[in-house]
Amino acid sequence: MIKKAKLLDIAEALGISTGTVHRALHNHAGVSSVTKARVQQMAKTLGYRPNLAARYLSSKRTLRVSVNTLKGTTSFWDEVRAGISEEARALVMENIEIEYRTYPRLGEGEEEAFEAALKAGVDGIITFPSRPQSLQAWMRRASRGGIPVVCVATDAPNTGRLAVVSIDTLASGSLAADLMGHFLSGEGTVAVTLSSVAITEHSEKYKGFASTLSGLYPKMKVLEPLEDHDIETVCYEKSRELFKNHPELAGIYVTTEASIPVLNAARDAHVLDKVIFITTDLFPALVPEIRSQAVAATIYQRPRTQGRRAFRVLHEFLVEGECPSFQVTLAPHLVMRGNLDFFLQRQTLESTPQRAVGVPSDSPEMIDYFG
Amino acid sequence: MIKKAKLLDIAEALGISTGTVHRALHNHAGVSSVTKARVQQMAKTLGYRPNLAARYLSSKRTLRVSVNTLKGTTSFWDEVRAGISEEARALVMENIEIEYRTYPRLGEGEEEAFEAALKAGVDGIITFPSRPQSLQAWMRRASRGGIPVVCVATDAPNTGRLAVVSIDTLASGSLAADLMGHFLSGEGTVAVTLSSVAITEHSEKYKGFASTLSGLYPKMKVLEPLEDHDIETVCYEKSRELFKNHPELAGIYVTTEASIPVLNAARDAHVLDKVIFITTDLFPALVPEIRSQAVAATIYQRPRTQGRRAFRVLHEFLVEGECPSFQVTLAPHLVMRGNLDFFLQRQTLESTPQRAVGVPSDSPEMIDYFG
DNA sequence: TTGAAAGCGATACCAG
DNA sequence: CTGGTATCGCTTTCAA
Repeated sequence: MIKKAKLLDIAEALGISTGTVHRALHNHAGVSSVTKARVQQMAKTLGYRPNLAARYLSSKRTLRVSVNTLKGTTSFWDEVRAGISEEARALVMENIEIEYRTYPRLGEGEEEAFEAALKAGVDGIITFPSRPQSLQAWMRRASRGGIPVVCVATDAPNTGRLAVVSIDTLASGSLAADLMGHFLSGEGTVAVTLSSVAITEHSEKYKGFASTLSGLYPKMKVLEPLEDHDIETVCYEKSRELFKNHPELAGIYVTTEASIPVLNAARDAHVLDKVIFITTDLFPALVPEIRSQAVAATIYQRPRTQGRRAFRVLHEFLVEGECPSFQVTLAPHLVMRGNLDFFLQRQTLESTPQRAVGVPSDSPEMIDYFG
Repeated sequence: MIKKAKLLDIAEALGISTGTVHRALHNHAGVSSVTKARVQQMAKTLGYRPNLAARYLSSKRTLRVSVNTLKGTTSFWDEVRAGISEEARALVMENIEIEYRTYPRLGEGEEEAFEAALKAGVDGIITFPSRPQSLQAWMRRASRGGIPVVCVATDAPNTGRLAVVSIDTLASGSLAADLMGHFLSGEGTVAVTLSSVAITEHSEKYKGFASTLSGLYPKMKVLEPLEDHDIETVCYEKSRELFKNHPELAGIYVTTEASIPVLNAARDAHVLDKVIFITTDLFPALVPEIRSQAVAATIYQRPRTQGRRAFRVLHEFLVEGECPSFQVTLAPHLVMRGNLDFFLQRQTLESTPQRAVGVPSDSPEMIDYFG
């Protein structure tokens, strides 16, 4: 291994001082464009990589990141935030401040939150772009200003965002389809519910589901997706209608968190035990439905891990100036009655993280179920 | 936030020098037991936490860790090692050297490898204890000597090991059982194969499977586990016997990587399409079996993630003197025909990790499927 | 626009 | 046994 170049090396090579080199490399004001160019060139040829420890040690600056997410309607966003602060806490370098900005519902107040973060002069933003379109202008502005933005759960295309952390939606849909096919022995009509086909995340799940089903189980039939537009009553009513119009329905895949209204509709229509349910996410109200076999399986989207990874990517960029990956796509977990308890147990334990000092005894205690 | 105490603070509080404080805190020779006690007491009351950046900057020591695993019989251990070096590379602090020691088969040469690592004076060990019993003496010796040991994939109880990283075996078995129950509509006789009931990992999978099956699907019946003792021919022969003696067999859960011999036996016995297969792990030979529906589902044990987490735990302990968790238990991933391609695609991509500098364009490229 | 120098907190060595 | 001090590589301020 070649000894790595430091600021002094490039300063001496150029016959200048380390102060100038530093300013040149950081595009600070007060450096002639010629020396700046010479420095940057020399840094490249010497393969200069900053020593993060030294930087941290001498720097008094503290990084500020804004986390813009949905107010905890369900536990999903609470888990995402928990993952973020968990990862931040675990960080060796503790010069990081996290500001949480939340908005009450999809598309409501997220522009304001983003603007506020920008105005506050944060160094980076983690956001859930519930309405990518409306956020686009703000995100472009951030990226033009050199503020990295990481999207969680959903992507916001053409926004110059640094990275996106999400579940593989196509795979989620495909897994749901394959399971459904198996559960129904390859026959029957199935439905899919989603918020809106306009949302990439949802339409991809539908696409994955439909294409896998038609590919692997040609005898099965998928209905047109049911759009609930994130409104519970709409979801319930449309579901009732679905069950009335399609008495032959054998299965349904709910791609969003909105599975309870569908389940209630099925119950009220007395078709609950005739229809195989595959749902999404895991939250308290869903637990009894899984226990009672009303829901055969749910696709868990690992919100805590999404939060952890989002923070890691952003932090790595802020500290090293490198982006480990533009897209972190996680495989979803499958939760059924059989392994449900293991996930719940984990969720409980997770609220009281345990750390130990020194070489511990033989008593395992922490289960990283959601990892 | 209270300003954190540093060496100088505790030195001044005691009217001594930082050098003495340093030696006292590190149990270095040449400190009177009284001052050592005073220092340690004061450190505690001041809540002293060492500044890792400063330590790294001033220390010329490089950490050496030995990774003792099975030579790549299948891709499993290659993936584990890949995860380890991946995580090591990503580390900000780069004063780490990894030495890989491998052994050809289970229980063969692992004591020697462990002894060699100890003799070489490494600072920590990550190991797969294929024969926990035989390794026990060595591991205790390591822990007595203050050398932290992290187990991957399998635990080695009562060895003073620092931590264990593994898949939740009970949950794996339970998930397999619930799937099996669904696939078979709650009826039929099923079998389980494993290496040996003496191996905790395997017997737990069996236990999870059996208890979940009897709990959720009382009409189903589980046969006594079939032990193959890690010998392919034994596995094949016993499987043939099984199929002959139990023509009513409807499903089989293979808890180990040894699914190919079982599949071949089923094929040769002409029962392949009458038996639902749920297997473990994912490797090239299994791919066509999943594609052809011979295998309904496989439980993927995320070797890469296991490697990553094992390294993280060990590193954190070496650097911070803290163990983040004694037990990292991961939820397995379920792979079926529907989502198989997504996992394979990931495996390909993973061999050529991509990093980018600066704010990248809108072209997602990396899929962290195995995360 | 540039240079010089004072830290940051821990380690390691040399004197006493 | 203990104190003093140079050192690690970078940031930041003060002079020039």
